[in-house]
This record gives sequence, C-alpha cells and structure tokens, in this order.
Amino acid sequence: MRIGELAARSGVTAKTIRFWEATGLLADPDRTPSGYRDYEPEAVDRLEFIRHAQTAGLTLAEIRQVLAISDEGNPPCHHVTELIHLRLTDLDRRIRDLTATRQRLRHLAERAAIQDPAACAGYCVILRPGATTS
Amino acid sequence: MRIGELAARSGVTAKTIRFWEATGLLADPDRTPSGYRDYEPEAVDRLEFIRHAQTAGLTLAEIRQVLAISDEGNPPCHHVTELIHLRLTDLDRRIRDLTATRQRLRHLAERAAIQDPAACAGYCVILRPGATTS
DNA sequence: ATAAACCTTCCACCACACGGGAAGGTCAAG
DNA sequence: CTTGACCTTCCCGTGTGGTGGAAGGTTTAT
Repeated sequence: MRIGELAARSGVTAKTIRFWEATGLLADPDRTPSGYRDYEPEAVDRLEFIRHAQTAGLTLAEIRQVLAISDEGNPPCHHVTELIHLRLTDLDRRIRDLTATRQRLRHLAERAAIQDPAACAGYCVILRPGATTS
Repeated sequence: MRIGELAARSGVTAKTIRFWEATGLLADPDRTPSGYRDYEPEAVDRLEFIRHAQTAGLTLAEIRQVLAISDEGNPPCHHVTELIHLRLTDLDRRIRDLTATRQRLRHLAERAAIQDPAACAGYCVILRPGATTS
C-alpha cells in the first residue's frame, strides 16, 4: 500500500506520516522500484497507536521512547507506567498554573466591572501594577 | 538612562527590552550621539506594566493592542475588559481540555496498575487503541 | 499521447517569547 | 594606553507538531 492509501485508512495525512518517519516514530518503509513508499497493512495499527497515545496526552518524544522499547522486543509497560505518572504530575502542575492565572484574571474582571473608564489615565487602571499584588 | 540601567531597574533583560521595541511594544527611544538607547525614567513604568499584564495571562499581541489604544490617548478600559473576558473563556477551555486529558491518564494509570507486564505483546496493552474509548 | 492524480525530496514557515553569541563601536578607570 | 564593561546590529536557535509549496518523477485512465 502506498502512502496515500495508508493516509486514507488511518486518517493521518501523508505529510504527517513522512514527518513521523523523519522524526523516528516510524521505521523506513520498503520502497517500490520507482521509489514510492510501500507499506504493510500493519502500518495502520502503528499510526493508530501513535494517535491514541497522543490523545492520552503523551508527547511524540515519549511515544518515540515507548515504541523504541517495544521495537526492541521488550514489554514497555513499566516504562509506560512511569511515563503516565510523570505526565500526571506535569499535568497537575500546568492545571494549577492555569487556575492561578484564571484567579488573577477574575480579580481583574471584577475590578473592571466597578471601574470608571474615564479613570484610565496613563496606563490602564485595571491592569496597572499593584492591581493583583494586593 | 541607558539600556543596562533600565534593565537593572525593571528586572527585564536588555535583550528583552530590544525585543519588545522591535515588536512594537515600545516606541523607538532617543539615542545618545554615539547611538546608545537613552531612556526616560518613565520607561520603567511601561516595562512593569507589560510584565504585569503578562503575568495576568495576556499575550504580547494583546498587550500591544492595549498599549496602542493607550498611546493614542484613548482609555483602553473597555477593550481591556473585553480582552479579559476573552482570555477567561480561552483559559476555561484549556483547563477543561487538560482536565479531560488528566482523566484519560488516570484511567490508564489504573489499567497499568492491574496489568501484567508480560501481557504487553506487540504494542503496549495499556496504551492500545480502545483502552480509553470505552 | 496526454492529462490528472499521485508520488518524491527539500526548504520554508506558523505561533510564542525570547536567549546566545559574533563582530564591532564607545566610554570610564587605572 | 589598555583593559574591561557596556553598547550596537545581526542572525541563528530554542521547542512542539506539524503545514504549504516548489520542482520534478510516476502511474493510471482515457
């Protein structure tokens, strides 16, 4: 199967397939005599696996690691488990950060609601330094 | 005052000051006869304002808009208020997305805990497609 | 025979907010 | 007079996950 068909079957664009290959997520495929990439049907599974791992929040770098272990014939479960916990910790931190920013913004929104626009001389009163440090 | 002193006073690196100038957040400053940037003391306020707006979660593009309105002598409060609400909406969506991803990861972590590593033939069972679609 | 659809490589670019470092000019102190 | 700190512009690199397009070769259908 050529790259176009693989793209159609997997829902991953040909561009992205080449990109994944170039960045080490996919092995170099066989080539037809004229140089076209020639895939086995199993390639679809690998693409779906990558997409799936992505939606689980893993980065391509992490997926690459998992696949490398897998490709060496080792069960990657232990590594995957570690990765998942790392990701969870990271995610929690990011959510905390965003929530803190959200708090600051809500604070500003409240200020904005009671502020007289005419009072905005110089730099805007709403955003003026000191507004959220108190 | 030259750029080094401004940097020291504001806590913004000279590199960043030049970057902000190049991207339209700061007006072109006066120059000494030898070509050095020469700032008014008020420049510190502007830098602090930008940093402050940044920690409130606004992007440089948004801050640029606010400053442009401000620089034209108009009170930017209305625009700022809109911006804040836009950011809040955006932030809420991002937090929701991350939380959903977190849920998926927790699901996977549970699967991982009860999984026999030896069962990881082919692609890892934990991450195998279908694992989180149920 | 020829047009359309498909494939190849390579190079560039998107957002985002800078940082590193080269090559050179300027200024104050010792 | 020279050393060192400071300044200038300029270009490249960072990380993430790709997308767009040019220039050219191949296959397939009519």
